[in-house]
Amino acid sequence: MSAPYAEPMDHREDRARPPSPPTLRDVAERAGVSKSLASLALRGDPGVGEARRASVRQAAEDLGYRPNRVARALAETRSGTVGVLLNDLRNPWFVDLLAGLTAALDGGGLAPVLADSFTARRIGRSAVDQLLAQRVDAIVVVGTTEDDAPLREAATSGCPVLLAGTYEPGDLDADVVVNDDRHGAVLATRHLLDLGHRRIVHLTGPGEVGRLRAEGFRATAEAAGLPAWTVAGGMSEESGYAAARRLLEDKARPSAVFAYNDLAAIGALSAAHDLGLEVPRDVSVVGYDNTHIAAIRPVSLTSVDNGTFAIGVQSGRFAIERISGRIGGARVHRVAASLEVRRTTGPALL
Amino acid sequence: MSAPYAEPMDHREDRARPPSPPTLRDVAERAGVSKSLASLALRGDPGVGEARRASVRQAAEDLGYRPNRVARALAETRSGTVGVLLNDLRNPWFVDLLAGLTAALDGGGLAPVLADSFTARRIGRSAVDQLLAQRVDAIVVVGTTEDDAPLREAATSGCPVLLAGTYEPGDLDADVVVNDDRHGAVLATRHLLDLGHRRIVHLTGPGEVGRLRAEGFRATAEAAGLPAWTVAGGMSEESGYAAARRLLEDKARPSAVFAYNDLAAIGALSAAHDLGLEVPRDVSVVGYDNTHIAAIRPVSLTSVDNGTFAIGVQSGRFAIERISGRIGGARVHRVAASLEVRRTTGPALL
DNA sequence: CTGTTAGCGCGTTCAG
DNA sequence: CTGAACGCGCTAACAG
Repeated sequence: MSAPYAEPMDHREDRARPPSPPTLRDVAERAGVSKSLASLALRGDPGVGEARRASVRQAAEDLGYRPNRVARALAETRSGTVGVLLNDLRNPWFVDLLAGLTAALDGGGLAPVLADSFTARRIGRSAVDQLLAQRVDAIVVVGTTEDDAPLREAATSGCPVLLAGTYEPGDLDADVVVNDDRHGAVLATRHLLDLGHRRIVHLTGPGEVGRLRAEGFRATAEAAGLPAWTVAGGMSEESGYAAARRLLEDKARPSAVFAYNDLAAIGALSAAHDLGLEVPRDVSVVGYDNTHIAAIRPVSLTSVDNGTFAIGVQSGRFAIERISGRIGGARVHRVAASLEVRRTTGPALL
Repeated sequence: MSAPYAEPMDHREDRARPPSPPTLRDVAERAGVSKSLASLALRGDPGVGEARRASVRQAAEDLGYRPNRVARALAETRSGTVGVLLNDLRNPWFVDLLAGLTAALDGGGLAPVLADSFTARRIGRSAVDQLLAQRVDAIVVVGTTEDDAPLREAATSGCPVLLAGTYEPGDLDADVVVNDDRHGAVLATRHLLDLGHRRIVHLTGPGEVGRLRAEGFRATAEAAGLPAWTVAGGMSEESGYAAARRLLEDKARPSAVFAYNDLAAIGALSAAHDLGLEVPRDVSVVGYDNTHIAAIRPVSLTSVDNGTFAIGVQSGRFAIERISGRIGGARVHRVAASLEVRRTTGPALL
């Protein structure tokens, strides 16, 4: 057994292929200090001499040391992660919001962990359970979710819960960050009224958010002497398509459709197209969320901008506060809504 | 030094609000058994009596016990997670692939952990580093990435790397799962030729995948006696827009554009629209990936279907094999490509 | 400033 | 079948 070379190094590296990653102890030994000092030095503790620090840093560098986050999480009993509960990654609104959320979390040394309940549902255990098992330090619920019970459980078990773009579940003192849904709907409805539309239908969506948007629509329509015509339209492209199709097939079809969100609005566009109706000549369509899909030129959907990025950022800030301090709970932060007019809305033909 | 021993009861539960989640020991105590038995019982070890098992299960239920995954990961020196490296969540292809991947991973008791290098880049540390620090058991690279060096490091440090929809980096014995890019491009090009197009341009994209698609295009075009007209078009909507805009502004503009992917194709659609060109009358456009955005009716993009879901599934399977067994490495699995014809392609006017 | 000692919560021996 | 003991890699509380 002639060793290829008599390497006088520690026996971690002379092993065959699977070299277990270097640990803090390896670094400490190589630098000739104790583990705790190595830890302090690497984490920038002010009470460590420059010389020591440099040699520890060097040793870490040489060994290609990476602090093991799972060990750290166990020791700190906090993982430095926050769970983000989405319910469908295909909804671009979630993705847009995530950008703002991640940016804010990063400022607090936190990293997002994604979980879409759509995926988790197949698996049996709820997405919330998965997150809790991972010991996330907080959970941000993005948009409407069905995962009610587990969430309630999480909140009472001490895990801070933040609501972004939704009010549900309402009975767990969570901070909520939303846009002014009622006013957003007012803007959309006024826009259609200004274009001369008199037969406007609103495709309603779920939750308090859906209720507020419907309320804004109803108030504005009725103030203009119109009936508050609403039909359930869901929050997906498919459901929006189905609802719009039924409406547009009818003799007495609406001249304008204001949908709960962009996805449903796109479904409505599809329905119009399939029925040979031209947008906006035969029917105008307005969405909500102003996602990047709405901005795609072949779509060019007029949509209410709800400050998606800002909502993400504020949710992240709230999360940081709840995790570090003990501030917060049941706050409501409302972001302004505005209307982005594109090419799916036009004057009513009468 | 008055010892805090004075507490007569288990000082876990009599504390105020923030009750630390129950541990395995709590469960064991409540069920009147040892920790090890509790562990075995909960994990379904066959050598545990039914009565015992039931009482342990019951105790766990009562306490709302959730096994702490970070503790488990630390003890097992494997986390049960695989890192998924995306580079832009806004690209719907990634999201579609993720569905297949998650499904497959779930079969092996693994869960995906998402990391988009787009987000990570701002943060400084590369996304790969983040994943490695989390001790993911494998990394699946989805699509082209710039994170070359860290990936190479990861691979040589013993973390299995899988490539889904890309060949890069090529020198780390990773399994790769792709579609037949060359043939996909042939299908797209033939389709345009069959429609009578003679001035076809291909917007090329990055990497070996981009090269293969370009090669398929070139071969097919030249076989038809056409020049192999190619222009760099990138992989984003913006870059596709810019490239297409320059081309379409020109007097001698192409009658058909075959883009590297759907996003770039959508950019091309936008450019055409902005220039007052009608699709497909004035110019035909073909994408690649057949994402759900392509299927949106107002878009209705003709696109090459590359079996996104299947690629995800196969990547997941490979990952499981690499993690559990020691099989694998440098395998190539190729999925068939097909063409989905929609409404952005039509006959050439001549 | 440093080093030593305990755990964090769980899996896994290994004796009883 | 049981229960005690150890270790995963790290942080935190103490002593020196």
